[in-house]
Amino acid sequence: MPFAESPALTTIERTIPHKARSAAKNCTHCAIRHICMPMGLSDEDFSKLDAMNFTSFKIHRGDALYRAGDPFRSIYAIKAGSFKTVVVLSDGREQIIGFQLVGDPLGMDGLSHEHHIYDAIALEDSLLCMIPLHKLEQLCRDIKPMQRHVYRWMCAEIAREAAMITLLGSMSAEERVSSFLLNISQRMLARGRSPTDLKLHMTREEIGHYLGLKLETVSRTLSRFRDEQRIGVRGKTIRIIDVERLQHP
Amino acid sequence: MPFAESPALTTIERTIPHKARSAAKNCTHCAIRHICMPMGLSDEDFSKLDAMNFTSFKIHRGDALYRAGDPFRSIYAIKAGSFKTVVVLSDGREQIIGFQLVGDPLGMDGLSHEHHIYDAIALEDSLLCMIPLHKLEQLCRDIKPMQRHVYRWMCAEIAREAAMITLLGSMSAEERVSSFLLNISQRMLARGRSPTDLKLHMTREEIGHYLGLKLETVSRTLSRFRDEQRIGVRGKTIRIIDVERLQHP
DNA sequence: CGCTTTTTTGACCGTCATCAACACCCGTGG
DNA sequence: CCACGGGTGTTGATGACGGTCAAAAAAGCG
Repeated sequence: MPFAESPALTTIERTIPHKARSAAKNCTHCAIRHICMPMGLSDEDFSKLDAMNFTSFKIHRGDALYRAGDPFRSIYAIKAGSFKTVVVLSDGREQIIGFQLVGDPLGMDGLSHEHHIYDAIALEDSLLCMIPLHKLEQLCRDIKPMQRHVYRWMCAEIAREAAMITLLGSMSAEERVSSFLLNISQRMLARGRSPTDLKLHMTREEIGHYLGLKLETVSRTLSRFRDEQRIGVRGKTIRIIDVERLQHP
Repeated sequence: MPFAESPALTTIERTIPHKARSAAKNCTHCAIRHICMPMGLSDEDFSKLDAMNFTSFKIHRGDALYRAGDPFRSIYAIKAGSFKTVVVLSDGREQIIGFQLVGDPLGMDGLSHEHHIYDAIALEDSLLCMIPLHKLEQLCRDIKPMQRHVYRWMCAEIAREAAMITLLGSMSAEERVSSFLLNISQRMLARGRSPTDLKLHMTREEIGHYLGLKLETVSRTLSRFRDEQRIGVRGKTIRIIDVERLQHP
């Protein structure tokens, strides 16, 4: 009963029916261990990880894993699927802060604040591994590289957001869209998937909310890239044809 | 000799003449201790801090404290003055990621990477307190709240950058400039300075590079605010007259 | 004081937003 | 199975906001 000691429930705790939760296969054999855990762990370290017996669970397309203001209690690793993290302004405008893919950590906004600062919404039916705060802290004490790994996660997030600020502050619509495609492509490559045949699980509007553009501008830019033979477009499926001319206008 | 053990020098190590360095007054009596250190430290904790004997030094307007790519070796607290952190793109465009004021920490980009990811440039003659990595790690071990305080710094940076993404991705020029002024105002208030009479040490061009606008747009927007009696403008000195109508267009 | 840098202001232009119409895709239910 | 409907995507026409180019005024700085 992982939630027995805590009174308030996060969004996901209210949402996920108990039977959807299940003990994870151990970390040793997890497909995403090389992404979510530090490099070069010893067998002993892995047995400590396995002993943690992390819970995993499904979540449906469109559902919120947590929302801004929810109490922070856990971080998550995406075992399958993808997410968006979003800030919704008081007047309804929404800004997407990031898209998270398989293997990415989720929920670190709110580490050391008591509350999350974004909404995290599933872009497709997804599978999550839950790492409650107290287990994470235990790991940081027991496994030396783990502490540093958490720093790395946070630092990487700072660097990623800085890159996003640079994109939003100084790039044209065309540069934004090509950066976006190349970024997804690279991340797919890092996951052993095709870097040229992309299935985008977000709508044009969501891409726009991410890139600081309107959906029509996103659509038009993609069409222009298609006309120029830089990419192929069929709905949410995009094929990258000419990486060179995507990188250098 | 704080740098004796390390071969490569950072920008500041090459730049600052040795005589400009001096042992700091102890932390117990430091004017910015309530900003840069955790709340509620015991007398014992403070004596540990004092024993660290941090070095402090001056830096001149326009000089780089460090540049992107420099090896990370230390974080800094601003004892007097102000800084900008900047990303310079390959084609020369520059994006300012943040402005740091008195009491703000500096240099955490690069914590856990080996290298800094921004340039940090002094906006005016400034005074810094240097906290080398090994002393910081020592403090995190010895003083319990310190570890959590470092997390807080990093988390705060993630949240600040997310707010910046929201500003750049979804706000008009007018909203960006008023957000900027109100932000500086609040931070001055938190430092016990006047929240209405602001001395901006950055140029209009730098404000533009921060807000994703051209300098002419910044200037025009300030002039419009002046014409509408929301602020007073005399060069880099700005007086906030009508906070209400800056917050709500 | 004189020179450079910064700031302001004007006129004009381009990119992207807005509004609108239509095509498309996909799941749903008849 | 196909028809239907709503969400999604494409494309066009038009315009506003902010960028660009230019020149003069103001403020720093040696």
